[in-house]
Amino acid sequence: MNARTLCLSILYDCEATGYEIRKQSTEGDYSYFVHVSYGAIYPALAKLEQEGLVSVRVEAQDGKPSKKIYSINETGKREFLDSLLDPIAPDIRKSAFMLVAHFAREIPKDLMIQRIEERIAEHSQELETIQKIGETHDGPADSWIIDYCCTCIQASLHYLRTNKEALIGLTKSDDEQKITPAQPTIAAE
Amino acid sequence: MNARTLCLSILYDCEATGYEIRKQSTEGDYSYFVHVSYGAIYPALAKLEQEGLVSVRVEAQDGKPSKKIYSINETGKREFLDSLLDPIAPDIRKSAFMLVAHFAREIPKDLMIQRIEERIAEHSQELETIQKIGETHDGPADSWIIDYCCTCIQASLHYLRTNKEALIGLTKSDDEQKITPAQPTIAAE
DNA sequence: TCGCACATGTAACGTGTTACATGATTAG
DNA sequence: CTAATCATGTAACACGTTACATGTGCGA
Repeated sequence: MNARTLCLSILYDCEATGYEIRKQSTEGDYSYFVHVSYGAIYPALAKLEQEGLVSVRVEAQDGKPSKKIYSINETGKREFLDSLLDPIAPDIRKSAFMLVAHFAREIPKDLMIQRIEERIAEHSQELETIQKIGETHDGPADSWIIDYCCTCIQASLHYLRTNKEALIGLTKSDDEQKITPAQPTIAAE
Repeated sequence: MNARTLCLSILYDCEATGYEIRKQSTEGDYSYFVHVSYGAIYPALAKLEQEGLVSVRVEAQDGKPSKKIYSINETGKREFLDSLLDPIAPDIRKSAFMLVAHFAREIPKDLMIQRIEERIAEHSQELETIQKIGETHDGPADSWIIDYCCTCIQASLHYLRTNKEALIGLTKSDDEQKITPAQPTIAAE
């Protein structure tokens, strides 16, 4: 999904500013399937306006800078809906963690532990965020998506917790700290 | 992970040509965490040679075009290993399916069914591919990764199979085909 | 004979990130 | 006083994809 589609999809449901769209994509409802920055959103919005798919209304605020509130029009809705019917690309994943895991034999044990705990912490954090979103607003489709995401993250989390020792066991042990059973507690959960 | 790192990581374990590296990244061992095309790999390889991290040997073949076989040297190994110790970015996911699911209310029922079955088929395919890789070659780290990936994909697959009806129930029913219990079989599994 | 697998490479193009510029208010 | 939040926008840069150019041998 590109910046253009992101804008259209958020505007489909309600008016928004560029600032708000970015927030949704990075911290809000959309954050589990897209991350887009200002540098992509503002130009996309400007182009959508040029093309006549959305309209703008400027709202002055005292103290804060004035907002440009974008609304989608019928043409915009139609184009967006049409694009929803297009064939979709398979999910894209990019994981630096997997590369580190692949080279476990070359990673110092302590660093491997750190990377795993970081990943566990990230996942836990993500779970919390998503569940919080699920509590606030609840279209049935969003509930479905949230549930789906949670299921996947939980499976990942469970695997990591159950099998982390195996991966740690594959690391380079420069010292002879090898079979120490004590488990360090780096990231709280 | 970028093209440069991909090249270095594959060359770390064995010599390879650009053609082979691309294949590994798209169909082979690395395909579950990166996808890179020729247009990125050939320039990356050329640059690595310029910088003196890898060396090339040209091998003529009759019939087929001649190969440029790249090997990593000590400098290359050191740089790669160093980069493995750098902090890693969290995983990136991009999912067009999630957007479609989010807008279930605007998607015709039949199309939604198709999209879900496509996704199930994709996942099943991916599982097979990964498991085949697991059978051929088996470093312990690769086994761990493969097992991890399978666990995650299976969780996703299980959720889809169990909850697809709920999502289909949220679609736009232009016809009054609403509670028809017959499930079409589009994608074989 | 058609097209695929092998094999390398480049150029145009798309798309996005980072960092900067600007500026007031508010919470710590 | 400092940092963050609100708010918009641009330019430089990074990075990658797609499509093309080129050419042979083999299997259907």
